[in-house]
Amino acid sequence: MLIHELGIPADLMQHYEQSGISELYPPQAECVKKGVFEGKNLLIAIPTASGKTLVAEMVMHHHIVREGKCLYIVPLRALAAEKFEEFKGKGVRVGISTGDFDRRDDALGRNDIIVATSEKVDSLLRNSTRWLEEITVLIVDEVHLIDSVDRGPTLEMVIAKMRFKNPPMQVVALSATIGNPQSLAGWLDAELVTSAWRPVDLRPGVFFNNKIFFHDSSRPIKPVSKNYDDLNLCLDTLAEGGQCLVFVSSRRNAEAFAKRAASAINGETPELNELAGRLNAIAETEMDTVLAGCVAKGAAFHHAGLRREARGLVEGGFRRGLIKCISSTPTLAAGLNLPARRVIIRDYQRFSAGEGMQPIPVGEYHQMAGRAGRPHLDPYGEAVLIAKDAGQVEELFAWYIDAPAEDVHSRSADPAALYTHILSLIASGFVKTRGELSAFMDRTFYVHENRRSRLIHRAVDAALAFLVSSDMVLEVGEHLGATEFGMIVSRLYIDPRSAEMIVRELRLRQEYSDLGLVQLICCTPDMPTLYARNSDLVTFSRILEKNADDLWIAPPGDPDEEESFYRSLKTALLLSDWANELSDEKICERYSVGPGDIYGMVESVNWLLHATAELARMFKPPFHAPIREYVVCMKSGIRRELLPLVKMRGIGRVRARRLFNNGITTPDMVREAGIEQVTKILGRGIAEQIFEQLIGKRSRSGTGDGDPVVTQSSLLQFR
DNA sequence: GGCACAGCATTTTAGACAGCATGTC
DNA sequence: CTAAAATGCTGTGCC
Repeated sequence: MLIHELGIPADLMQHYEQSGISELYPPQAECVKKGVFEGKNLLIAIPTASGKTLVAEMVMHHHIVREGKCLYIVPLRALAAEKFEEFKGKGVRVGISTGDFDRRDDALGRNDIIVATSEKVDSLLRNSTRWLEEITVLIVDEVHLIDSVDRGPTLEMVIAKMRFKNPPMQVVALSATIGNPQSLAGWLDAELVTSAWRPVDLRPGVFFNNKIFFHDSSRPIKPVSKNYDDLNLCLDTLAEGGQCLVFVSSRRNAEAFAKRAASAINGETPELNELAGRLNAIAETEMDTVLAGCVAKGAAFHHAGLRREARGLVEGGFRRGLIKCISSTPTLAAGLNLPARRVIIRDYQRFSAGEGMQPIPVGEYHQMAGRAGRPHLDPYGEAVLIAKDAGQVEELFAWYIDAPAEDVHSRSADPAALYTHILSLIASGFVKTRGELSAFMDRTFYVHENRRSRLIHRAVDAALAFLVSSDMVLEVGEHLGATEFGMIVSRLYIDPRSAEMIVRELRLRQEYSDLGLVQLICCTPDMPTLYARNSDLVTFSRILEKNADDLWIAPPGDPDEEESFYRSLKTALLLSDWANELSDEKICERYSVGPGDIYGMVESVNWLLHATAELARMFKPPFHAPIREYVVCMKSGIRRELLPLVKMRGIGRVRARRLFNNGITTPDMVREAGIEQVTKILGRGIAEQIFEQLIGKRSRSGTGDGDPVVTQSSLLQFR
């Protein structure tokens, strides 16, 4: 089908044609036939990279022309950024809204398309964001994630809430191939489009004994290295002029493979050296240096221990074709669009707590395999599993390549997921009685799937009982309402169980303590925690004794709870070290983490610290001010004495410390010291930047500048 | 005494969403 | 309370 026949406005048509799109792929044509342009709901369950996004984009344009507004929900921030870049610059206004990244927040609703993560949309719903009612089409990317234990229920509730709020809204759900698409389509009242079609030929195979076995052929691989099949597979692709993506089960494996590949490739070029130089420039730990070393030779590893910039440089280097091979943990499987000629799924088993090594799900295999073959660039893509013995070849074919796609099920009956969603339904006014709550729950995918809904209603009752007993919800007869506490908790977007723990502990405490506070937050179900090793135990017992007075949570009597106690303690200690200005390098060494992990922990704890400060305002006013201060300390990784200095733009933990150690402890003292002296401490460029700022501030405060900026949060609506 | 190494015991193990108000080295 | 792979530890044999 030619896109001319779709009735798309001429200027958009031009954009499509400029990008070489004049004809629809078969599954895309099918979407048109099923009525996407007639406002029909649609579930498109087709393989990765077979043109789902284009359908979504065209539908959105169709709505925009008719003065509609589009909300595009993605599961990852990185994906939100990617889609934002993809959609913008085509004559439509595009906005992005995620937790870490908010462009034009105040004007977000003025955009034609808003790209957001599911949690962010949930948060916007909780804050009664007005423009959500103007949404005429909801696109849900990767809907199959509704099956995820931790985040699936949120997605499910967001879809249910949006449709409840906005019945005429069109819903277009994009999914990987799944086993039971009819079921999901039924819930969404959607037409179903399924297909196995792919724009680039994908050849799935299994490697054994120096040969890749495909369905009806095989391909010999030259055994360059005696010991390493994975390396041979990789080098074979490179010899052909392709790039290679290797999925492994652990960070250590990823690093080990990159080292091996780097010394085998050894393909230094000026461009690679330049890239390695940039990596070295931001290197803080040994891991960073190792990465730069690998990149110089044309290989790289990729996992969540890397900082954002490092990840970006690696991804960019691969896209530009400089880096020939990346070995990665699942970070790259779900995230960015980073295709390669050959994908090697080396480890098909991964550790799972409580279950040992578990084979990865079929869906995840397809996600990784789907990275194979760059459209318009590679003649084909290969996805290769590695067998350990002859018998495994067939097994792997059966388990993965020929396996039927998995079914997708609702996780909403999980009691742990319901606390927050029940509170949110009540606090943001979706339901006002028990009957309405029950009726709303009947609209979930869970009840659609499971006609006997006793389980979920029992979990709802349990959650409700908790919310009532912890004073977040009031139940008067049939009527349900949120207390002020409940409203705050819902809007802060924290788990009611976390809020309850925090408030209970704050009330109990006589004296404030930074360490105690962080420890408390780390014990909360919202906070991710580090893995506690046996070898840490010695350190722990020492620290427990030394800091007994500052800690707020005592070790548990129950040995079953010991592990989570130590995990929380270890996490709290890392964060405390960070706020005590211990260097990144030392922290990484002491806790065996990467710089990226520090960033992640700090980000999480900051969110919860902020929430704690708000709760303290209500329940423990004397703690409010010190907690607010500590938020800033934690954000910058500084002790309190540097607080005045980091208020200046361009001054973080390192520069502030340098100024302080030179006797300059406030912005005023910076001014007094003069640009000459500051240049000696921080260098010319930074010194100039600071003084410009200091002078600018003085004159501006004189003119009485300071229009109040209208932000989303000032438009909050209370019931 | 010191070293190499086999064989056994122990240790370790992926990822990433949310608030708020603006800028790290 | 799972299991594979890496790492650590002990003891033996040898110079």
